[in-house]
Amino acid sequence: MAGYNTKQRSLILECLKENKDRHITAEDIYSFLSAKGEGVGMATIYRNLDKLLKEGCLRRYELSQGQSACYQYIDGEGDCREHFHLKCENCGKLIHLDCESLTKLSRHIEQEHSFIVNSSKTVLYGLCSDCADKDK
Amino acid sequence: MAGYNTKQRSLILECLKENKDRHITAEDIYSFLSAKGEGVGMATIYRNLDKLLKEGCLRRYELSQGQSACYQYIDGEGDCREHFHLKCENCGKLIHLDCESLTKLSRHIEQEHSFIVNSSKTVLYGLCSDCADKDK
DNA sequence: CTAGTTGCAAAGAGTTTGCATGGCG
DNA sequence: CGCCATGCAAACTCTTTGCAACTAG
Repeated sequence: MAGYNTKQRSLILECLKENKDRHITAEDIYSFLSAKGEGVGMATIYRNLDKLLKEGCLRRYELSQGQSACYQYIDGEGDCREHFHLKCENCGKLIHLDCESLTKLSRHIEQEHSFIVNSSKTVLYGLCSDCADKDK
Repeated sequence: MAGYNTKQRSLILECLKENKDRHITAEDIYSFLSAKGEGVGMATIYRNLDKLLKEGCLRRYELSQGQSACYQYIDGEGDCREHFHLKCENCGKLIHLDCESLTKLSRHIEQEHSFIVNSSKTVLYGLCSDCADKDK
């Protein structure tokens, strides 16, 4: 449970913090660090992401299968803790939805259906307004 | 666009129909047919599932990454069309949730956030009551 | 010093694809 | 007969693991 403070860990964490408003993949981190001239192995990135996940510093979004999982740094105050995400099936856009109706829904499901919704893993799929407009 | 009526396609479709109340994976279909003594190749199963998906006869649930996708036959009347699914992250149980609060939520998101939720692709993740009880 | 970390390459799981063979219509 | 479908194996993608070398504390 120790946990050393290695250069690689710092680099990865830094990269995550710089992108805390976005969702980035392990690959993104790899490219980002490579571009900086800091070669960090993929395995190391995955291992650190796992560790950070367990420490609760990150949230992980598993989007469609066959696609890389996305990670996002969790800011102290739990920025995105409570909200859900909408993902457009057409353009792939990811929308953060902070709305009390979702909080209400969670509470409802928990109370009436005895199921505790994990909002950080849940993604609502559908069509965003841009794509809906284009379609018609 | 033709589409021949092969033995394999029938077998796969039959298997899906027999399990229309469950969510089954490509692997499940493979085992199921093998058990029947009908050897159908994995590739064929995937190809047929893709085709059926495009034809709109199936719904596909992409659960966690690293895990097989689940498929479910869509009954004419759209049995599961309107409802959402809850998936327990612990035991993997899939719960069908037919509740008007979800329909309301969809409407809310569509009207207030201009996003059309696709309830057939969306899965709410969390902890089912059984697992929540065991944890504590 | 020594347990935790790294990096590489190899292993894995699930799914897709290339290609020759086989079967529907 | 022609085109679509099948099967096998190989390819692919993302992620995990084994192992020897390395490093933080």
